[in-house]
Amino acid sequence: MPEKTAPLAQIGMLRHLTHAHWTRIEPEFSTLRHCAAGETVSERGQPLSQSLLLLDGIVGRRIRTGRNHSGRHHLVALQVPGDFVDLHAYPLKVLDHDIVAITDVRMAAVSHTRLKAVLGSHPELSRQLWSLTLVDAAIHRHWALRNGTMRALQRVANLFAELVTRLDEGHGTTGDTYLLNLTQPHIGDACGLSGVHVNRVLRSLREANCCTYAKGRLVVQDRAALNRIADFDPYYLYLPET
Amino acid sequence: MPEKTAPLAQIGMLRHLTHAHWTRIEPEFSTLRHCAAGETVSERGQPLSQSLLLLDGIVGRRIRTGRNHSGRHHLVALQVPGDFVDLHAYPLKVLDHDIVAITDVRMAAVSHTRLKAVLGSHPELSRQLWSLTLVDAAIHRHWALRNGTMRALQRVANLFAELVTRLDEGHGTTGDTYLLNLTQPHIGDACGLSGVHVNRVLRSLREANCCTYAKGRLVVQDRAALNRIADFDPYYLYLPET
DNA sequence: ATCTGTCGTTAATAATTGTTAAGACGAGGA
DNA sequence: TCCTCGTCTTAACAATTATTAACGACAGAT
Repeated sequence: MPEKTAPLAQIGMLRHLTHAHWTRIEPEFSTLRHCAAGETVSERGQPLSQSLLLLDGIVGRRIRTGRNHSGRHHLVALQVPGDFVDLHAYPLKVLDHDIVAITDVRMAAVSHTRLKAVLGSHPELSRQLWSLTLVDAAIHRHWALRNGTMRALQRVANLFAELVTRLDEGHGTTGDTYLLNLTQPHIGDACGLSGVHVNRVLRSLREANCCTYAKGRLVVQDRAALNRIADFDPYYLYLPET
Repeated sequence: MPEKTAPLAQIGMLRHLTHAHWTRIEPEFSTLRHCAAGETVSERGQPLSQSLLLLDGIVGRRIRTGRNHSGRHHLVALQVPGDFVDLHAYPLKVLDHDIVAITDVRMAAVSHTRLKAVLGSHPELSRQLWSLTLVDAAIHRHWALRNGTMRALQRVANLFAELVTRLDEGHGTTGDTYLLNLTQPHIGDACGLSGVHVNRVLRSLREANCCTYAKGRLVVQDRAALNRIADFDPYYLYLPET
């Protein structure tokens, strides 16, 4: 028998769900899962029987390229608290990418069996969960856009702008310090840059008094400047109107 | 009363639907829509009350960047016959990007009202449609990967490899000539390259006897070479097992 | 305590790609 | 017919970014 978790808060993108629907699905999350930074949460091709909701920390979607996937890593998405990390495994049964913990993370799990039982009689809840994955898709499109159209400085600034916006949305506050725990090579993997060039870009952002990234921690000194350098428009995030 | 269309074939990604579910939803497509190459099918922010299924031709998802969106265009996705172009508008109500016809296209429409009625009593069909949008999301992730990790030659080759695979999947055959109707700047918009550099890349592919792109038409001379140059692994397309 | 590996930093160099400009070509209109 | 427009093509040049290398700092392992 799985242990019962404490009630979960309706944070971040979960606010796309109406409160009534949230209270309907929240009790179905019956187990907690912890992963330490660097651990693999799930692997490409592995059949999944449950989906995970991220409560705390950051996870990344990673794809390995090259012959027999032995080459470089690349980060194609980052998830923040309130995101489902695995929800697409419910309809698709299997994922085409790895999921790795960037920071230490805490997640809540719901089995696909129970999900199916609930969704079968709640089409509107189905539609709301579907929406969550569609917002992820919109974010993926933006990552393609970022890597396709922006120069290095703007790319990194834009990634930071997106992440702080999404992290703020999770907490419901606006902060100025964020623990991302990404190494400079990680940022390069996400933005399509070499680690060396990420280092140059971070120095530029620091010298522009825009933001400082050190030891996995992002400190935003001038958010307006960050958004300007990033040409950041959060429309694609489909943030719930407050 | 909308005109009734002729029965639609279950092509391309629609084969993710079981035949039983397809026959359930197929009659709901009650109107046809045609667009000429270059026309805008729907615009960012415009509320949509129906979704479109692509029957013939190619459409692109386009995002404008820069202050007040007056800058460059970028293509973040291309859809081929058998794809829904608009299905995410059903849960999301509104799109964050424009949809433009690349070639002349023919589409079938289903109203969200009827979709809601059908899906409300068919949770398994809901899940299958959800899957279709999740495959699109996987393709988006691959586009981010392509623009982030690959050099120009590989990027264009990879885009071509993806498109011919998806177009073949639509027709159920393997061909060697494909009408894409993309200009060289279009390809640049999709791959994050300048039009001039696309021209250089196309010459390389031609001189390698790999494939020839001219007048909007792609002729694949050596598919193995194309897939090799592209480092192409179609796993992410979640092709239905045949 | 020492070794080992990863990360961060910087510089020098090389490769890739963007920009600008100009001419060729073809389609379609006056 | 001639003109115009958009696309394709190429060249020359400039800007961006990757690569390699070297070194210091640090953490974990033995």
